[in-house]
Amino acid sequence: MDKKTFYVTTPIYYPSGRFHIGTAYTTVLADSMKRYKAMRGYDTRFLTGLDEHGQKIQEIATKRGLTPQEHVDEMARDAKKLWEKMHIEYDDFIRTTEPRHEKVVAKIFDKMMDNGDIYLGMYEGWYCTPCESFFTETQLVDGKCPDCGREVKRMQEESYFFNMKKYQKKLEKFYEENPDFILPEFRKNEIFNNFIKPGLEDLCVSRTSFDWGIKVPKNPKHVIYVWLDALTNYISALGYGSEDETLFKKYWPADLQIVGKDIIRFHAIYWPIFLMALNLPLPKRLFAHNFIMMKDGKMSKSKGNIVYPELLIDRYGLDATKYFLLREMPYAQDGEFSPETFVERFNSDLCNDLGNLLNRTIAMVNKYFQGKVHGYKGRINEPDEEIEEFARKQIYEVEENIENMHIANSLAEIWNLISRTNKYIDETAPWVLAKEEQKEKLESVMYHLVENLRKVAILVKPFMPETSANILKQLGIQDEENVTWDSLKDYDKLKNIQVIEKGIPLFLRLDAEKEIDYIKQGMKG
RNA sequence: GGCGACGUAGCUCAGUUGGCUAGAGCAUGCGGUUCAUACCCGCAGUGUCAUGUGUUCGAAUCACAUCGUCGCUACCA
Repeated sequence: MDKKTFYVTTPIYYPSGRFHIGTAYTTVLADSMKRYKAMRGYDTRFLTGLDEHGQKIQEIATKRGLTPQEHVDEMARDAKKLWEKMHIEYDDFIRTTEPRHEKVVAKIFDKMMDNGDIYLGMYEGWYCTPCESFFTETQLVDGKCPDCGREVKRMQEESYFFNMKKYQKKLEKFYEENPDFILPEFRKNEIFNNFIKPGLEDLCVSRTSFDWGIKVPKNPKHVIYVWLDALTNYISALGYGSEDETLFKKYWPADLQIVGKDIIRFHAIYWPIFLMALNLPLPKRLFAHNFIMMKDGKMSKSKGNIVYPELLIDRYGLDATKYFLLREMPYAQDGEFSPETFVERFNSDLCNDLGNLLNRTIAMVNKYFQGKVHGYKGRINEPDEEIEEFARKQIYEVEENIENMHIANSLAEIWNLISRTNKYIDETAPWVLAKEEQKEKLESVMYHLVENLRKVAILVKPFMPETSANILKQLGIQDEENVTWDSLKDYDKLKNIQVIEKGIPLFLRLDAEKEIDYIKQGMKG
């Protein structure tokens, strides 16, 4: 029997500059979801990539004295290098300048023309001659060009348009039938009230003012414009419209499309409509995450407050960085990065709670039982039953939260289990049991500690795979049947455990003042 | 202007269908413990749950209004 499939995508990022922790967050989130679903038995596919066309790329390349292709080639190398550094397990990396993509976009454009979805018309807008760009009424600043502040002229340009109005009803119906297509829920209202309800406007899908893009097949002075080009990546990467559609047939529709809140509109309106026009099924879920903000607002070059992932990864490790990003981004609100909270989370969550729990457990197993735990002894100690039930409940909570994209909460629930386990040590006071030579009870305590840590390691694995492996290795749990997600439901299956002789700290406590200063310096540079 | 969200302990936030004396983490104070990365555990706190009115036996949770903060309001991605 075929496994159920899970297809997750990130946006294709616009390679205009180095990726900061915001882009890293999106990618880490998608990567975590892929890993989670893989552990749950799904046949997964994870797509990311770059959106390499457009006027801005052309400008940036020119400024750098490169051809656009040279520029994006370099950016693609950097992006892949970063994802490699972050152990991002994407299955495919699509670039919109690849022939496999360009061919499909051209084909789709033709098809839409033939079906009457695309027509030739006039695009009207405010044009700034020195900047060579069009602006809408609302983009103007005091009626002047928002970029250079000079006068703008009313101008017309021959353009192809996509007939959105044609699909108005169908889109409305889709949202009525799928009210939870977009998460968080309120984003749907935002889109619905602002755009759909007042009536859709046709979308301009070509430009003649620059040429760094895919040419309109039958009219090559036009370049196919951004969104029709960019959005198509999600299916062109699966081979849609190519001679081999195996992947497309297997994985489409996407199960989860992750986007930043800034590009919801395009994914919530145009993308579904394009798919309708192609007679293809719509994705099952669109998740719009928020932004990582700094104390003084959004990250920007002019503010000099950009945090690049390398700064954190190189000094504090990949898992710690990922943990922070996932833990600090609330479900429906912006998250905030500050050196202070980063160090705080590192020290208190990772070192004190998790790291120390592993360390003290290993130390006790060594001290009392020469590093051995033979097997489950039952619920001998008074808190045993409660802690077993607690673990069971937390597993359920974690699953629920992940399914609903409440990732920060799911981590919080894992940490509740960690805290409860630390408390268990105080309740059972193993050092007293040792003194009183209550071997059975003592062994049961050790078993419960090792078992809970095993569960923690599995729960944490989608988000922090290295840490997970590290915990399991130190505990001496290597057999495959005890590291699967399914094995979380077991409590009594461990046998003949031999932990490492001397625990190796998972995370080394940071000197707060020093590290806060270090990160601050890094942000400036 | 229109639409939408948020405003809960010093700080960051949980509080799915209204119901036990309103929670967690961090920070603060005190106590306990020693297996452990001066860690962990317990206790104590302070809160007019933005403000006002209403619905209800009962509201942080629903309705209306007010104040404050923020987001979206169509072709830069």
